[in-house]
Amino acid sequence: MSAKASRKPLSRQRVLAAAVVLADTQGIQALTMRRLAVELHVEAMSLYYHLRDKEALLDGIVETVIAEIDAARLDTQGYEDWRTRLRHQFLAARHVMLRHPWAPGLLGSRRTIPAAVYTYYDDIIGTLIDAGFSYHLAHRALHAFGSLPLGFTQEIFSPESAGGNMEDDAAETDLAAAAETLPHLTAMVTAEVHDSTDPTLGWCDSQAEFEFTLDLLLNGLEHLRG
Amino acid sequence: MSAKASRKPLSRQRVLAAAVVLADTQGIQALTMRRLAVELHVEAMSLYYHLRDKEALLDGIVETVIAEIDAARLDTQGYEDWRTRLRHQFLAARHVMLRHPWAPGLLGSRRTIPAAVYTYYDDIIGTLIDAGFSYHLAHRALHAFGSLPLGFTQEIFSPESAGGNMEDDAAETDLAAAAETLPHLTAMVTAEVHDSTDPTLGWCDSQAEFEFTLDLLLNGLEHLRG
DNA sequence: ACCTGAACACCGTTCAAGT
DNA sequence: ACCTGAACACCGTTCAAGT
Repeated sequence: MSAKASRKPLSRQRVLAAAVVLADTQGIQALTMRRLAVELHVEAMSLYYHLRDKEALLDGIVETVIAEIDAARLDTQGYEDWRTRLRHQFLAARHVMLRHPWAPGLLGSRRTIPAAVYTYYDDIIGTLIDAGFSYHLAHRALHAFGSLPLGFTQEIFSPESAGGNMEDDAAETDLAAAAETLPHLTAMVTAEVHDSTDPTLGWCDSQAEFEFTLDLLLNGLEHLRG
Repeated sequence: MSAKASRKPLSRQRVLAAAVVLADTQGIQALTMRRLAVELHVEAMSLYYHLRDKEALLDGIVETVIAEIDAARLDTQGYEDWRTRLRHQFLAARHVMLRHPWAPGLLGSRRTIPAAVYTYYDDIIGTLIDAGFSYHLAHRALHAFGSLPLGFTQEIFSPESAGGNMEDDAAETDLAAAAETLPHLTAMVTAEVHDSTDPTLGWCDSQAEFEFTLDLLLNGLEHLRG
């Protein structure tokens, strides 16, 4: 019954779970490879057997949180009205994010977006389309929601991070593959690119989205103003 | 005319300006004390004469950007309608932030907020109050604006960063001093704290703000839906 | 298959010392 | 007053080596 014998073998899942706990309790700046190794009673270099590098670790814990949100989303099926449905989804996401305050900021600074984020947004678009939204208004709505679905913004101010990775070689094959798993999202992108005046700049006109959101809020507030 | 003779003496301003340029061109992760020193043709340790530590450097460049936004704000005086006024202010801020894409994320992760941010928000509140808003609705409006005024959110998901620093010893004297320079902000806080059911938790009920913003957007979109 | 030790390049920072 | 050199603790990471 030595201390050595009590160690379970490491695994990607166990490392990621420990990383999330460490970030939750000590803050994201405390999440270093070496401190994480100490937490797992292992040498720092052992982590590299399960994760390629620290970027992979950060990608992993972001995916973990998104998976939590996705699990919570399943409980919100079965609301018929689009507003109450999205309301419950966003509040569920917020609830998860409150347990991982570092997650929105980390998600916003990541350059690769986990696949689960896309399915999450695909589901939102589906809800809007079913409620009679045009693809264009659904697109605008996504931008207007801003940080509400996942707690981070950033795309409003940095156009290149939103839809700018279309210049990759594999972009078209990605789109073809995405059409099956993300039907609403691909349909929306296709519809919007078709209408776009300058599709080479990506399909998001950030300035226009910004102003749409702005006016939506300003007009809504003007209406509430006594 | 040696290389040594061509060096102007360092100063806090010159260091901060170089830091902003470095962050703009190479990204915020490239902004290290040592690389910044190289850029200024100086040893890394020289920077510590002008700035206490790296935190002070980051605070400094955030303040620099906010000052840029504040300068742009002066051009938007003289719009009478509250909506066009705020519209121009937020668009001017966005314009500045687009030149410093790292700024919103950095601002959101800082724990000390530059004074200029408070005056910026005080001005917004003043605009709303002059337009007939109650302090309560103005407060809600600020939360609803979210990332639009400065490009970052974060307070929506992390309640403690918004108005939680009231437990400091100097909080009351701060408030007294703030009453002169930030009349609208202090009046709003006073009014809201008075109405608050549990003022010990801070004066922001994040859950309520979140739901207000959510419903404002959902109702606005419902109205636009054909 | 899974883990480790030694080593390297890079950080922020202190402190005594130079001009 | 302003800058530097040497040194320290800490970081991510490689690579050859252990079991």
